[in-house]
Amino acid sequence: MNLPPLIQSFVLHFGEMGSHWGINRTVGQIYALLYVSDKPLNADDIVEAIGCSRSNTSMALKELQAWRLVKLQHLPGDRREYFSTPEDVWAIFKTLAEERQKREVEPTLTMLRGAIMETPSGDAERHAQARMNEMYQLIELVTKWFADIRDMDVETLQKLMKLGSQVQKVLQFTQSIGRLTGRDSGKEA
Amino acid sequence: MNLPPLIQSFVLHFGEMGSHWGINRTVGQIYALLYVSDKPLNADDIVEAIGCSRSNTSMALKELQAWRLVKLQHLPGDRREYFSTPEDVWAIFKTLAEERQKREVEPTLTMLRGAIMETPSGDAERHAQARMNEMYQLIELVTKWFADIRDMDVETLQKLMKLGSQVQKVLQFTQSIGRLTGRDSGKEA
DNA sequence: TCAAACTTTCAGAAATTACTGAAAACTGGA
DNA sequence: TCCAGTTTTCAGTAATTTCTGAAAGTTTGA
Repeated sequence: MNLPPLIQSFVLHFGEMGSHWGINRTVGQIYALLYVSDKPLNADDIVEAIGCSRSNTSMALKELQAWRLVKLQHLPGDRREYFSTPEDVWAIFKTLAEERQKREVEPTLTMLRGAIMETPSGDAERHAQARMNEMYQLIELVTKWFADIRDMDVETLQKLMKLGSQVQKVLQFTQSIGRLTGRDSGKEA
Repeated sequence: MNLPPLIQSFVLHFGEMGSHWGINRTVGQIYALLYVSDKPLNADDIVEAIGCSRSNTSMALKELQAWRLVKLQHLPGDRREYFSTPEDVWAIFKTLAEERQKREVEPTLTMLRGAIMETPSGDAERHAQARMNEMYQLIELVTKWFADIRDMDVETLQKLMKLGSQVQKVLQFTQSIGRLTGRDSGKEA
């Protein structure tokens, strides 16, 4: 690896983090490198910077593309492929959330639905189904909500987050207004 | 493995999911088993149900305890240790969020702070620092917000989530009220 | 203090995952 | 069409992680 220490520690950290996240080290490192780079990089730039093999780089880039985390572009008069990350950190965050939703949450919900549908034979299975249903409800609520806020514009989202738990007060306030004017402030009860 | 199909598919699914999450298969399986079980289980019950070795079970339970995801208890007149998961799925969710925060987010923030403090030598490093700073700001905002909502009571949290993106309207509404009465509705601009 | 009932540790085996180099497969001009 | 430049595939190897059995450790009650 041949990088300024500042960038190297960032790249190495993301490599390590990858392991804790089921992402292989090289993929993490390459993503980190592209994230901080001030220009798009080609595969050989990456090999040079990270110190891994050309084929490993190719695999890792394919993985990152499958996650929609890197953009592929061509530079005029250069046949090589150049890679970069989106500028907007919020967009990156949203992409990550969407992909994890698709790859991990959806299959889990499908499995849970299947299990909840089965006819239980005995108390143990009845209890298990009830537990699975609790989990199902929680995941569905949280992911619907995530999808909702994911589609907000960044401005509103930041405003909401900065408001933090004070949003409670706003809600209570609005609900009393709702009661006064006879309108319901939420989708459901 | 010796379990009703209903429960077995749940247990196996969590084993697989574990891999995508940097958690080993046995740990995932044992957690799933305890989650759906209608009574606390001891290590031998788990060995019997999952079909792994006694020592592996011991390791996995230690890991789950470190994550505060299982409770250890003793049954009267029985020297063995019995394990169970908390009843409340929201509590589980919160624990998970807290532990990931502590293990993954905190170290990342520390690394970023360190890198941002360094004196850059050249444009590339200056750019890298700017990018790291963007990431730092995002992570800090999101995690502060998470900490905030984590501490809400479940009732309020569910209300908020069901409201979804409609919270925007509430915010806009409240902000115009704020303007009219000359008060600011948020912590910051 | 001993023994029985459990739990934990740990070194090595097994399984899985990551990585490499060489070869194959593209791709866009000449 | 061919060729030079480039990317991808893949079989084998290396590294890492997981799992096991045996042994050591712990705890409780007699």
